Amino acid sequence: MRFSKMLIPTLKETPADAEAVSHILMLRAGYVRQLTAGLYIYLPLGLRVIEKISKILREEMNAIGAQEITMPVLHPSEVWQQTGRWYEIGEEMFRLKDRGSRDMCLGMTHEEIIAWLAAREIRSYRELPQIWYQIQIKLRDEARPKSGVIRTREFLMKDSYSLDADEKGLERSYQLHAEAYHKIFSRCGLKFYMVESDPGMMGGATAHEFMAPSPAGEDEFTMCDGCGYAANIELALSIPKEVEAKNWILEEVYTPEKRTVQEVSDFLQLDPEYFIKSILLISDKDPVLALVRGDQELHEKKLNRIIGKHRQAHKEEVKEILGVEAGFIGPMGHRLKIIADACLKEGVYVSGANKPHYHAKGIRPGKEFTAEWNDIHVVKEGDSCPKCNAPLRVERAIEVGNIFMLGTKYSIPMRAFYLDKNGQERPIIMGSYGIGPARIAAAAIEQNNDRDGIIWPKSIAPFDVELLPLNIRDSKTVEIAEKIYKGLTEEGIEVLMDDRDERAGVKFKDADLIGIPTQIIIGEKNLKEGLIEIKDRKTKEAVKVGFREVVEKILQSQIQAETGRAYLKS
RNA sequence: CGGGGAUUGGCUCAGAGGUAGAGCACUCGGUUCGGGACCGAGAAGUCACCGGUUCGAAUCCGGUAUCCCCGACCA
Repeated sequence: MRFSKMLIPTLKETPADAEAVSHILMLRAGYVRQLTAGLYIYLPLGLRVIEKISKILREEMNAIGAQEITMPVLHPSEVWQQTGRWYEIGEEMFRLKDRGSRDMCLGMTHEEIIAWLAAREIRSYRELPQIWYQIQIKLRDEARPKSGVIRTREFLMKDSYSLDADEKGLERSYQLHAEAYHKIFSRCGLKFYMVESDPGMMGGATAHEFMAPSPAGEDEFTMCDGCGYAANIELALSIPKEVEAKNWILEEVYTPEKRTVQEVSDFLQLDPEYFIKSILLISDKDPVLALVRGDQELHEKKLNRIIGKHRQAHKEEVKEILGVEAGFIGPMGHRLKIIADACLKEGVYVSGANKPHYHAKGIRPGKEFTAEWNDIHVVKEGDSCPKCNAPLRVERAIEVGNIFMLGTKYSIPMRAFYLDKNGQERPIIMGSYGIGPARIAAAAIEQNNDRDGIIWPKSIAPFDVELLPLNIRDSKTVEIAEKIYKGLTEEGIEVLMDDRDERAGVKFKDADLIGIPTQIIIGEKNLKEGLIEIKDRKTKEAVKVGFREVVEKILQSQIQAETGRAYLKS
């Protein structure tokens, strides 16, 4: 392709409302434009990247026997009502009415539609297993679209769904996907981890996410270098560092106006881990007192699984229920249900004395109070691995893919049944698996850039090579450029030729910004000696070669880049 | 949904009661040509919207909308 004929609107300055590196670079390098919050236009370069990624997705999905189909974006409400999600999902679902005032919605995901299809088309165990997938638009009215293309209201998704006769089959399909996903993300040049995740609203018991480490990510996960334990912070378990038990005797200490752990800790000159933080929560049924150690944060989601929906009590409620003002609550002497983090089982602590301006020192859990013990703290860097006790790391990441074992959550309400060998009717066992191509692109940029711009992994770059004839008024330059362009193109190499009548500096800057991995520079000086420069975008290293050897050199490096794949050029 | 910030030419921004500015980009002419050149000339904005205060509002006061950030939420 010729640069002069392509829409590549690069920007010299950083757009005011972009913050994430991938967002800034996608805008500056002319890959995308924002229509409004969470809605993006993909320009020619952007589309090429998405298509490169889609191609890899198709190859790897097809390789595990998945079949591509395509389903509507517009759905009738009935199928969603049948599984109950029409009522469970709130404002995140775009809802509308058709002209006959029939309730419709825009698809956020397609479990319902797959189950609907399966209910009609799958009759016998002989037709199982199946894996169906599509690469198609999803719509979600996100509360807060952010970070450019990372969280949008409309986005492309590769979603696949497995249909199996039994749990064993589901495990096999799940495993196939996990392996395909590893290949996909590796081929896309991402650094990533597969971590345990919360199945959340998808239902089902087992789920994993594929996390590409990046400061622009919205998720945090923890990772053990010792045994490989890796989990989303939403459910990660850990053993907090041990605290030496003091031999305090129970006493009340005067702590005027000191309410937070930090304040009391400073006042008494004791580290926060010697404190018990008491938090009053109001659940649907009863108030509950949650206890975590002073150096920990209460994990809302973990607690959610134990006591269900809840919220923090207001100040007045604390006083009313516990008889003390917030800041001086302690775990002793209450009638209500107490849930404490497991690490509090041992040790001697300080906590509120249930008396204004007093704290109690020398509290021994099990003696001064009893509680239900559970892991309800948020994992911190440096905590120990629950499996092997090695130190845990915590990293921020972009969730680029996820896999869920669903079971029969959708097949039963949708009546997706089959007949087994004995002629008995059984629900199909489902799994669902997603990948966001735009997030792959964003993560690739987040992980591969420098001050000059994007550095694409070869596999998903919009072009293989950018050809830079520096001075297109020089006929020799143009002649050679055209030859190389033709030669490479005939070999199946995708070339972007910067044939604009621009100064060399402008072309260099744009080439670095756009981030095509290899640059071929044709300048008058080198040309006089019959030489052309081949420059690597990442290392900035350049080699000079005779212009007749250029095509061959490029071909060689392309083949090297395909390592591990049976790439044959006929 | 809670909190914070922003909104002035295509882009990045300045201007703080007296009627609109710069740099870049764009158009034309000239000079230049291996890391976002230079000189000259031009075109381009009902200062987000609605209302109020004022002789007079981009500027002060209400309100609304949109965008961004933090948090809650997140198939």
